[in-house]
Amino acid sequence: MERLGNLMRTELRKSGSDESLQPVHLQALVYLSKANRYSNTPQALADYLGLTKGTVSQTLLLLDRRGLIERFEDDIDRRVVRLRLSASGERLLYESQPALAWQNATRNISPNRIRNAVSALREALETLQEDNEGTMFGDCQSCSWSQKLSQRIYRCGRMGDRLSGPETRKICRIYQAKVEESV
Amino acid sequence: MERLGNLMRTELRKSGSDESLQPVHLQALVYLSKANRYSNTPQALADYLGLTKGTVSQTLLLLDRRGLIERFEDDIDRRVVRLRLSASGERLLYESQPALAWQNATRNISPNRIRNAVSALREALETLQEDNEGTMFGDCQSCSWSQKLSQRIYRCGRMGDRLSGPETRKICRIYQAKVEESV
DNA sequence: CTTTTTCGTATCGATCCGATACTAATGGGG
DNA sequence: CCCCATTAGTATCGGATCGATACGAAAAAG
Repeated sequence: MERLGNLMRTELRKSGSDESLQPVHLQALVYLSKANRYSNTPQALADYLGLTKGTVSQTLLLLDRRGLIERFEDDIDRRVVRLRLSASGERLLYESQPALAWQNATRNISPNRIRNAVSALREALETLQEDNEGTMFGDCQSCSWSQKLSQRIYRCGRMGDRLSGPETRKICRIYQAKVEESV
Repeated sequence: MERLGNLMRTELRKSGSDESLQPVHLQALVYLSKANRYSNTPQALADYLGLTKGTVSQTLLLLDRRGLIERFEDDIDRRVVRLRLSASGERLLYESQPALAWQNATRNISPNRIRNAVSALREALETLQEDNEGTMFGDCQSCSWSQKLSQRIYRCGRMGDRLSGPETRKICRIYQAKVEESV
């Protein structure tokens, strides 16, 4: 596992160096490309990366100067800043394709084994997040707040919003694992 | 997977901050604690971490000043420097126990599922290392150079040395995956 | 005995990162 | 309504990582 972590970071460093970006910048872009409406803020990104908000603020400043992200105020709470990838940010991510290396790496493994491994890792991730008593991250699929309204429409019981199908597959910071009782 | 990588790094950062060490320092210590006789050099560590040798050289300088590692010349090739953990380095590693978090995270998963997941990940890791055309790392167990001489004694066909049982489970930089033909 | 290659170190500049202090907005008491 | 606490984000400073480059020394090649 440690070796995998190193390789992932090496990979990030390499693909980032083409654009003279640091690993953390690419990580931020990847996160923003997958964060849902509750999770596209500087604070959420800081929790996700395990960095302080001050540090992340500078990272975002740089990404903004580069034109890779856009920032705009929230309508309701005017303290929070909403983030999203700009067109060029999406293009950059698409061209560097961090996920591609993984697809290649697993090309010789049967889909069934991959599914099993992924589910085991997901469990480990859940336990690890609990132990770290930090913010939990996950998607609606295994979140106890998620409610299915119809074939395609879901609802977050915590926030009260209706969510489209694609949005239920994004990363959320108010994720709460099923199974366990919700506090 | 990306989330796991982040959490690992966050974990490293946290346990390192107690001793005011950076994540990369702990990674270096962990590596050195598991590197075999062919792999305990600055260059090997640089390949492992995906950093340049100059960068690693400074990291080692710091660890040396802290008394966490020991450096000494190689007897045969007097250019290379051999590295090993000092007593206090081992103690530090033992106390921070980076592996402990993983053991806890997998406590609720059946050993069988873990075995399957590990083997799938190992395959992915192998393919990933091949794609990256960098140095391969692995242990004798699945290395094509390894020869079993007796119940407990192994031999590296590449270097011609006899290796003890424990040493065959360490990380080696001249690893060559089985299955595929050796070039 | 040259020339080249390889292992490691030294120095410099860019930049990440945490700590601290700060502003602004929200929310909760009384 | 006012004061205080909390939260989101920014600004600034110093320490330290990291890559690039240059360098020295030993080994290998020719």
